[in-house]
Amino acid sequence: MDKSYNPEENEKRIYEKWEKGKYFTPKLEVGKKPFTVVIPPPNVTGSLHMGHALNNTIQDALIRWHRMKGEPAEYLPGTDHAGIATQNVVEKKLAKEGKTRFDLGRAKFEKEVWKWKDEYEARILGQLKTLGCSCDWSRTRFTMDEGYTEAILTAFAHYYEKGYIYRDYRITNWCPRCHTSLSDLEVEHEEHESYLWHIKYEIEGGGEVVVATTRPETMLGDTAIAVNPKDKRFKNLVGKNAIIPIQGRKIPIIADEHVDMEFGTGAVKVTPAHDPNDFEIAKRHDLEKITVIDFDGKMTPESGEDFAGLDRFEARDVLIEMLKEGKWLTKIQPYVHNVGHCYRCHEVVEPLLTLQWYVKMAELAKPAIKAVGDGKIQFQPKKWKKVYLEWMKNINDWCISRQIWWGHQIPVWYCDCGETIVSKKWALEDMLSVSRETSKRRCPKCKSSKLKRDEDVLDTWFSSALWPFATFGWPEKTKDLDYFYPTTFLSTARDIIYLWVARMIFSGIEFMGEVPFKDVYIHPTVFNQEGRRMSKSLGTGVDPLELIEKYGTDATRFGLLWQIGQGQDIKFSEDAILNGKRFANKIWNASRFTLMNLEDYKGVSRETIKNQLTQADKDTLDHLNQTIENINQYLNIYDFQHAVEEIYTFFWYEFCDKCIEDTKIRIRENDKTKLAAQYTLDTVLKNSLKLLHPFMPFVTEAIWENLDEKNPLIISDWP
RNA sequence: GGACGGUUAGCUCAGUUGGUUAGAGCGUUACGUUGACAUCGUAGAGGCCACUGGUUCGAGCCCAGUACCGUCCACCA
Repeated sequence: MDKSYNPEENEKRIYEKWEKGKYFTPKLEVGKKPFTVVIPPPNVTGSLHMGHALNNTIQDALIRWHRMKGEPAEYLPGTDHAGIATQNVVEKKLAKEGKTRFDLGRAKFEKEVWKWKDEYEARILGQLKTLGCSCDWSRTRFTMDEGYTEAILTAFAHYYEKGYIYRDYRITNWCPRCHTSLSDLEVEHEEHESYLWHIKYEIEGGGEVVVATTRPETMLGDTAIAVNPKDKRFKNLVGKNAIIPIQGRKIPIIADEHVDMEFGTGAVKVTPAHDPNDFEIAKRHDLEKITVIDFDGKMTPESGEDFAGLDRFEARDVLIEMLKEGKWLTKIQPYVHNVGHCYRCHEVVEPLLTLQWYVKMAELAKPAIKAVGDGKIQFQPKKWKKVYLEWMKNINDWCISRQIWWGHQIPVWYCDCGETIVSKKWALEDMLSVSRETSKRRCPKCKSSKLKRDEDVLDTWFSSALWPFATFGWPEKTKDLDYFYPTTFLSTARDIIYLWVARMIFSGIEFMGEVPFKDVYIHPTVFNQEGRRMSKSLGTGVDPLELIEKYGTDATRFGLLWQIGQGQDIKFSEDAILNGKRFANKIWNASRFTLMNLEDYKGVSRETIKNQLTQADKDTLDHLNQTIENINQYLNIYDFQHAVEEIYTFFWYEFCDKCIEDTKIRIRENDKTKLAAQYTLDTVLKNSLKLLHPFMPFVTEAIWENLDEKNPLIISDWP
């Protein structure tokens, strides 16, 4: 053994050895309860970040622990097609070549994305290996592989037949850059310093009314002015017509409960096509809806010739200048408010009137609330239970259609006669590009062959929601599904509790009749030293792969686990990783010393040794047993920090500083308790390596190879 | 506008059901070590535990409030 541990020499080799031995794929042992973890599938857009590194370290440590305890431990890997995100990166790539997706057309563009996917999927999965994750690669899944797609089509058809899926024309979040709708969860609100512009509308027959708005450009699509019916200030105005400045269009002044008398001027402009509240008001008062902003975020011809074609924010500036000139602006008040941004490209989201597919949530939410409320699913740390329940109880319908090309195209066909056909069969045919005898398809109602498929694709999260069972073969009734579902443990970041976790819960209950997992562990968020979120796009992240290169995988894993608290967010500190490297070296050298000093003890009877054991030996062995017990307890409650600290403290201070120092002298001086000293060293070392293995798999396995053991450490028995 | 966290050594964090001198790592100081390891060892310095008030024989820990930081949720223009 070398004088110091070298990760580079060992990690890759050892990982290949494990893979070759097929230790990652558990046997389906009837009667034995499996420990099942499905990996939160990373996007195929880029590479693993610090949160992934932490999350996968946690999962892998648990998997290794359970595997060593003799349980069939399934750690299922996979990747997520991440519709909008992946489409964006491929579009960016095309843009560099001066092309848009429209230049390629849908089929070619999809091909382009598949190429990207193949490259990045391989890269991501390779990174998981670098992290030491002992995933069952034989079951690797992708959210758009064939079987998985069938699961999605089945789910869609199921919801549709049950009446849970419907299509509706209403205000939805629209990203003008990604050119698609977004669900409420995909909009990130951010504080903006802006203004509240007070605009004066003249009233037909004399008088005026002032409204306050943060988005003056929508004024061009106003179809009413609303006041509260109880508001005495405006009582005589209701029923009269106001005149939109510049445009000169007449709009009615109406009374509606929704208007807050305290806010602004007490009078509000109503733009039904561009604001969800105004849309509701319009419904109640049967108002016209005028769209003045289009899908590109540009002003439509309806906005008038001064504005048509302008970007919405340019239009705002132009309009304000004109209002100023015409003395229609009575006040400009600085105002801080929240503005929605696209979670994928950060563009300001525009509420637009569009036709979209929705999932009705009321019924689906009920059992999902109960499952968590009753404790069938446990959140860890517990505080997230409340967060989950609050959201689930106030859930809105879920917009699942997206106007992009990368994803599962909605399995719906429309006939000119007005009939809507949902067909899993046709969708599968189209996907597999078999026959594609679309001409044979007939509308079941009018027999017409003129059918047009819905262009939209499904929200990526619609597919992710099926992950815990679709990965095991659902809708087929497979042995895997039967054996591994429901899964045991889910570990993920808190920002996808709603987007992903909640949706897996109601989907699992709906399709499997059983919750998808028992424990949900929400891992700490990793921040940088300034307390800002680690993000590659913000340039505030540290690349875990660079750390691995610098310090080794074991050091990185150790350092991450060592600095996380119980659900407490962490400010990432590289010192911890450095300490991990030192620790790996310490383990290596303590092992080296031990291995060099075991010779005489081999083959000596237990009885002889027992009689020689000194008090120090007994104390060390007691301490070892205590350490084993403590680690088990900590891992049972997912307290990784303390589990790691326990073995760290025992190994360094108890074993190295005390036990080795003590036995060293006895061995060197050929003391009469020498054999016991060697026995103690050997016993403590072997057990320590086992205890360390879930956290630092490579260095421990590398040392184990020098031991006289039949099985590799990865499948040795837990002490 | 709601909800939830945090505030302990220069830095990153522990601190179990309230109980004698509040812990760790990094950093720092002194000393030591040519046979496991300088990626080391021994010893030390360094804390009005955010602030205010309360409960208690006793509070870092429990209660109330204040301040600052952070996260999430929310259709007041």
